[in-house]
Amino acid sequence: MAFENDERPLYEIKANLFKGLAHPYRIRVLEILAGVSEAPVSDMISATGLEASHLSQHLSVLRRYGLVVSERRASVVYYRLAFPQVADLLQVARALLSELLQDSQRHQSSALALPAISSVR
Amino acid sequence: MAFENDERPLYEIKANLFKGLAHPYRIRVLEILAGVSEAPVSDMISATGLEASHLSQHLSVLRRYGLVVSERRASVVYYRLAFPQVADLLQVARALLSELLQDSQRHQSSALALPAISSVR
DNA sequence: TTCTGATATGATGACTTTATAAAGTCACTA
DNA sequence: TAGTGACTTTATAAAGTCATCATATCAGAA
Repeated sequence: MAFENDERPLYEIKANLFKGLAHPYRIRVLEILAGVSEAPVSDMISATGLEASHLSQHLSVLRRYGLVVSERRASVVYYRLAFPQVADLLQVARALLSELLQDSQRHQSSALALPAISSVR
Repeated sequence: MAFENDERPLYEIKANLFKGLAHPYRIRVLEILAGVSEAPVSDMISATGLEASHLSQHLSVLRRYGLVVSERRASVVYYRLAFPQVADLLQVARALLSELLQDSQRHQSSALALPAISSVR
């Protein structure tokens, strides 16, 4: 009753998907891409304010997890969401968050949904 | 055009939500809880095969991020999802994953959705 | 070919998360 | 009140993630 061998790796894969989403800049990038058909890296640099190499690393994480795809046309690289469902996921997360936040206000335990009071900058 | 001060912390909060989901055991726990109204820790220990203290740490992460709530009745502690939307999120993730996996099979780039080939145990 | 702009990759230090073991708390019973 | 079962917290080493800087690649201009 404890292990279903077939199921176990799936938890890992699922957790990895969320790992891909577990950084503010990556969320930012995905939300930018959710609103357009595609975007060149240069646009994302100016939209996020990130240094090119830093952004590039996050983009490579997103590529590795299969959340975005890129295409080079001339010297410009364009990115877009690999699947429209990625946008769905962000939207469901948004809905959940607004619940979470409302709830935390109601209960004035305003630290909810934050990583632990001490680690919020 | 680069920063919207009001929006920025939201990316952080959203990323934190995904961080809470970014571990196989926590996904496992949430899926267990998604299927019942509540579950005692002892059930989750046997369902996951985890050592009590290890499970407890993951439960505390989930509590900290506001994804689950616990209640002690006599000497048993019961957990349940803090919001039904948590189950929605998992379900959307599942749908996205099945797309991702199908797609990666079609393109025989079977490493998709995995953390980077080298870090898969 | 060499230069340049646009990205990507690699290396490194700072920091955070995870897994394991040991100690602690809480509620109940003998 | 001592003991026990059910958890939780603390401590710590190992592994992983992030930000920064230097270097590399790629495509078009000179």
